[in-house]
Amino acid sequence: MRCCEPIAGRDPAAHSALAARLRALADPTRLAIVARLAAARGSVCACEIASGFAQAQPTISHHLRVLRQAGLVKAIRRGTWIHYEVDDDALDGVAAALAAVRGEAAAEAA
Amino acid sequence: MRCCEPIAGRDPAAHSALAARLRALADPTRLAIVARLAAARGSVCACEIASGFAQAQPTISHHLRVLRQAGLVKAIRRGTWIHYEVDDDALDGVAAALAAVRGEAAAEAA
DNA sequence: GGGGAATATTGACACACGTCGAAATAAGGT
DNA sequence: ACCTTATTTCGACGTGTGTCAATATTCCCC
Repeated sequence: MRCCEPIAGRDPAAHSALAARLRALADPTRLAIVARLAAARGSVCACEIASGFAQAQPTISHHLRVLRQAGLVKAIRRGTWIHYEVDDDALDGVAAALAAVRGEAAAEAA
Repeated sequence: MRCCEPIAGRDPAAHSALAARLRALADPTRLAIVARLAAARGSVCACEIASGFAQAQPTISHHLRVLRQAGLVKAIRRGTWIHYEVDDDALDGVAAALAAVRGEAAAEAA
């Protein structure tokens, strides 16, 4: 007696790539950083980001690097200060990929 | 000399809640499980999920529990078998919350 | 080019996470 | 009642992650 029909495999590489970007966002501090950068509508210097959180400056710097390596934020050197801003396309890409996972059935049905 | 204007704090609780759900999704295996469940357009028994992955069956059970505790999937007991299905509303909620983080600036500007 | 400020890197620590094998629980069939 | 099957829970191990203090790097200004 079978419980249900087998399901064909999907795209494992896409899942790993999306998981990597989700992992970068799956931290309250990093999420707050992204929200602040998005709310700023432009670049924000690292000093301002660091001073807005309880964590130590190296910790914020670490989070910024994680976000940068995930391609979610961009760093712009402006003299002594380094300004950060969100990569809108990357953030939209995450949301779109998430919607794609949820809607893979519809894509297959077509 | 100031590098930029200070930014008012946002909602830290919302960030923690969203981060928790993102953490549940930020794993290739769990993402693939969600994709399979979404593609199935209905409930899939745990045996079918487990047999579709390289990981051991208890490992898949663990991932299913993480997804269940995050409210992303629902379990339905059907005799000997336990069927799982995605909680579409929860998944949409994650995407919406992500869009909200990205669009917090717009909400503030209004 | 030397001093000072902003930011990044390093090293270390505790803790969480993914993974597995083994054992326990739950449900059905004979 | 027993045995079989499906699923979860438990215990353990290695690895990854968030955090900090200390140090290094980079840049401006004098």
